[in-house]
Amino acid sequence: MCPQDQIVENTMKLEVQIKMNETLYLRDPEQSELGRNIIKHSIQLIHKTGFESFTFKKLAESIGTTEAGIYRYFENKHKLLVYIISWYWGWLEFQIVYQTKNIQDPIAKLKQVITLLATNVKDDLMTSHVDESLLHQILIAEGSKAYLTKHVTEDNKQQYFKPYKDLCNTVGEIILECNPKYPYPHSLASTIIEMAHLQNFFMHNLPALTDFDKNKKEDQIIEFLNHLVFSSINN
Amino acid sequence: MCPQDQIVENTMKLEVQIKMNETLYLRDPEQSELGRNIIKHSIQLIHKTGFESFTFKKLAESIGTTEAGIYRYFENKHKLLVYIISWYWGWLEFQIVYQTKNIQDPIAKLKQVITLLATNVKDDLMTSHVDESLLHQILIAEGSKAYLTKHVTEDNKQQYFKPYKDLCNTVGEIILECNPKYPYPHSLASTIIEMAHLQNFFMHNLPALTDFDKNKKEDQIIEFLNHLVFSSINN
DNA sequence: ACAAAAATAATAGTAATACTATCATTTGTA
DNA sequence: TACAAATGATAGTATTACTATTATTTTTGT
Repeated sequence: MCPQDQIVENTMKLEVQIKMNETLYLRDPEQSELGRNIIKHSIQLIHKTGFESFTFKKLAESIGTTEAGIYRYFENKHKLLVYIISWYWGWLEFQIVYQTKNIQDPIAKLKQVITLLATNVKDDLMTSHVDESLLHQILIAEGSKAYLTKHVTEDNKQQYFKPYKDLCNTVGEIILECNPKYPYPHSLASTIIEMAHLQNFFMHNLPALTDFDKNKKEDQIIEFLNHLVFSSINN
Repeated sequence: MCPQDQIVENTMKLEVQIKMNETLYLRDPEQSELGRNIIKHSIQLIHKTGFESFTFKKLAESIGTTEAGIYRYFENKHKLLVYIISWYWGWLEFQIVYQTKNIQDPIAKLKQVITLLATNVKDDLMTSHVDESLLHQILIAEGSKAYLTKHVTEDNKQQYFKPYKDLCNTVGEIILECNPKYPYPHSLASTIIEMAHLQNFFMHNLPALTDFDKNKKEDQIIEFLNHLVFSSINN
């Protein structure tokens, strides 16, 4: 065992592992250097060029491997997108559970969730090959492309969207803690999650669709979502 | 002048004309039979196959013309998508203005707007080459792909999203009529518009993200949006 | 320490996509 | 009727989205 392996093994122990759906990949990208490079560089490349112009050939070039090499890990670029997006939802669910577990008041808890959903995160050093800040921006611009397809039903049967649904459930349960009689916990949860991203996209790219000033960052989005959510929960 | 031309001319006089951004096309599709066929068949084909697998070659085949023929009207399939989506927003704005102009009470007006946004419309016979019902379903599944691109800023400078922004403004103004002090009229308007579509998509394809039963159609979505909107406006 | 197995690299090839170009023919219009 | 404009037919290119083959390197089990 060479010194480098030692380092890798030591860091591994500290790293957060997000359990991924095994049908999303052909070979587990977490288990090899090349696999982790595929994840790392695909996040950078999708962020830089957008999902439409992202190709396995460009990805292979940026890693220094070949197109065929990528295909051994992922069947196609859509599954790779779903993979990194699922990873994000899993990671975010962990963040939410972790960062709200000591909050007793469900209202304070829900406020914290909204803040976590709408805030552009810092890169989490616990996950060395994933830049969560870039990933958050990918979610804003490309997130809905994971499910807005003609094969959403088959993908759903394969459980590709389980991390998203789990998150939606978690948020829905906190909503019910605030008001057990609120009739639309899941729809309100998916509304918060989607709008945290979409209002951010609009603020930066189509500001006429919002009332926010992009210089003030995400604070106004959080205020808007808080107003929206607590008005309807308490009604 | 042959009898067919006569019919076309007569119907034209009754038809609603939506003014379109001229930089979206190379040749105005409203002005020729081939152009109108491009619009008609692209709506059918995008609805049937989804935007990702939609190609100009397939479109040409379904019309009975050639790929090069389509390219004389539209530079690429993205501009064609933006065209039909803009057309829809323009048409919907017309519907909203028309169907609320006799309503005095702003609350009743806003309720009517929400219903129009969330209800799957019937094919409007005033626009012979456009099936609004299919178009509504395209908006649900593909609408956000019009702006979720790396070139959204340039597209916005070309005013491609003006019909959407105009609609958002119209809805925002009705919101302010209900409560002139409501601080987020545009964000709430874009939230209603987007969620009217997204909750519909979720209800049919990812029901765990909603609290709705697809057998009950759009009624529950309308109730949810009404509850959401009027809770926050009256708070 | 070594053989077997697994992973990767290098290369080639195919069908489809997203265009562009050319030229002949048809159709609308002054 | 002549001219321009629109359409049809055909061809061609670069890129994309894969699949296949074989050689080489790395990992691993004993």
